[in-house]
Formats: sequence, structure tokens, C-alpha cells
Amino acid sequence: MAQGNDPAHAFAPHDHAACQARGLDEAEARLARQGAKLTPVRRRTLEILLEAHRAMGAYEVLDRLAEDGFGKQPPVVYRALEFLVQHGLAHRLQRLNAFAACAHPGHEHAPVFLICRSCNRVAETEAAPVRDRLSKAAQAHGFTVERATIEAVGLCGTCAEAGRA
Amino acid sequence: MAQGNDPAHAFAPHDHAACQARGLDEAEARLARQGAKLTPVRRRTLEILLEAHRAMGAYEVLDRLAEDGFGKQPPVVYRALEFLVQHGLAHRLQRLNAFAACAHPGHEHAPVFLICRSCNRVAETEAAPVRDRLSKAAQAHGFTVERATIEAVGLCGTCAEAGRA
DNA sequence: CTTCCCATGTTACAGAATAACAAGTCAACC
DNA sequence: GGTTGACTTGTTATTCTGTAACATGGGAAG
Repeated sequence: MAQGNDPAHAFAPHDHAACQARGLDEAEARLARQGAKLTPVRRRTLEILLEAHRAMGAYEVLDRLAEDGFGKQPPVVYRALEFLVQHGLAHRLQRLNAFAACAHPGHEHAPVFLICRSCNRVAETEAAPVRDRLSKAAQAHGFTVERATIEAVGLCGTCAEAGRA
Repeated sequence: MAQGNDPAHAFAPHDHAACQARGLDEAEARLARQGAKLTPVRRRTLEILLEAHRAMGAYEVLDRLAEDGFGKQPPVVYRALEFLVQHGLAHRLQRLNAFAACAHPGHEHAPVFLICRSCNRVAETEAAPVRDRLSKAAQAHGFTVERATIEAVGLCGTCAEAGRA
């Protein structure tokens, strides 16, 4: 479990199968608690994101769904993705117009994303202090933060070491 | 000038004409220093953003440009917007797929945006501490931040006071 | 067994963005 | 003065992203 909570992990080679299984298990547990259903399309959508282990465009996911016999019209995938996002099982990356499975769906969280511009992988980290600072700065101007998008683009450790500047 | 540096100012009623004039003046001064030209399309695009004093979609800006006799094809507006963004005269808001004139183009900066979900106005604030925290948190995982998108959605003071929850 | 909610599916469209090419402007240089 | 070359503007065409509106079907609640 420590593996799943280390953001750097996303940039390093590791056991994808375990990731996926854990992701699905946690998803079902979480949804059961919320009284929501992981229907076939939703489940398959989550599986696709977990398998890819990276951010994917909606239409890329849609193509995969269509291959598996699901509807091939945009609303099919957008609805599934919206459901996953709302239930904390996936995230939307504004900068990439893309979606990624949540790395640790076990609990509520508002993640900060680290996007490597070299390998295109995305890591998720908590960084509550960052959000605190943001809320305080906003509050100083009378603004109340409800949700915040925090996405950093840069170079991950693995790519930096490999000299992929 | 203090007016222009107070982010809360964006949410309150004020003298737009002064804003615009100041924006254009600072833009020309800045570009002169950089050896870049504020051509008619670019100038008009900036004026439109300054007049609106809010985030605008590219096609909305394009319609206004077309009314003034400029080309009405997407590349016209995207090129102008890209130029303004690259020269620090405007910003792109990822969350809204929209653009807004920079509130204080006088100097280099990497702003944090405060987007009011009630009145749709956007304020810009420096919040260097927020970025510092983010960089440190990322660095702890071997990730080097190069650029970061920080956009908060919430309620501005003016709307909160007016009870627009 | 019926009702109603929810999920899925469709058609159609709107909005966002870029590639590739044509043509004009203008300064620098011969 | 004329030519070259960089830059800007404009066009056509296409792709990607996202949503509105409506039809169908299944399954739980009564």
C-alpha cells in the first residue's frame, strides 16, 4: 500500500496488474459505501484508464469502449468519465483535456498533479499545504475557494536522470 | 496604480475606461522593450479583452474581430491570443477554455487565478508562496516544476455579500 | 404488474484548436 | 531603385472536445 501512496511511483516501472486490481477493488468498496453502481460501461472505462496508467483523451477511451461493444457516441464516454470523476475514481486534467484513474481512491482528496513533459506520465500528490496557502491568499482578498485546479508541468526524476531534458 | 494591483478590485465596480487605457499603455511600453509589434489585430484583440474585463472564449473574441473587419477564421484570433499570452499581455484560463487580459502586465509573473462561479469574473493574484510550496512538494518526489496552472473556483466577496451563494 | 428512476444509446450540433497553403507588407541590403 | 527574406494576415479544410435533446430499456419499489 505504501507503493500506491508514493507519487514518484507513477514515474517508475512497477507492477501494473497489481495497480489495476487494487484500483478496481478500492473502487467497488468506495461505491458500495456511497450506494452507487459500477455498471459495465463504468467498470470498463475505469479498467481502461487503469490499464493505460496515464492520462487519456475522452475519444481515445471511447474507441476502446466501442471495441468492447459499448456505444461509440461521445456521450457514452463522457457520462462514464463524469461518473468516475464525481465519485473520486478518476480525475480530469485541464491542461491536457484528458482523464486519468485516481491513484489512491481510498479516501477523499483534492490532488495536485505533476505532469512530466518528457514521458507524459502523471503523478498525483496531496500537497494540502499548497491548498492551504491558496485558500489563505484568496481569503485575504475576500474570495472563498471551493475547488482548485493545481497542475504542474515539468520533468520527473526518472526523465531527469536519463538526461531527457 | 494601487488599484491595479489589488486582485479584489476585479470583482468590484470601477472605472473600466481607466483600466483599458492603462492596459494598452503598459502593453505598448512592454512590447517596445521586447522589440515586438502591437499590430492592428493584436491591438484590437487586447482592447476587446480589456473592454470585457472578464474571461472570453476565443470564438467570442473572433466574432468581435470580424465585426471590425478583421478575418473571421479561427487562426486569426488564435494567433493574436497566442501572441498576447506569450508576451505577458493576456492569460489563458484552462478551466474555462478562455482568455483574459492580464491585470498587471508591467512585469513578469506567474499568476494564480480566482474565478467567481457566480459573476464569472476573474481576478489574478501573485501568491508566490503557493508556488513555492508546490515546487517544494514536487521536488520532494524528484519532480522539477517548470510551469504550473493554479486556478481556484469559488465565490468572490462582492457576490458573497450580495447573498449570491 | 405497474410506475418511476436511472442508465444507456442515438442523432445532431456547438465549441475549441490546428495544419497547410496563399498572399501582402516592410525593412534591410545590394 | 529593386530584390530578398522575415513576419503578418488571410483562407480552406479538418480534427478534437464537449453537450443538448430525445428514445429505449431494465430493475427496484410499491
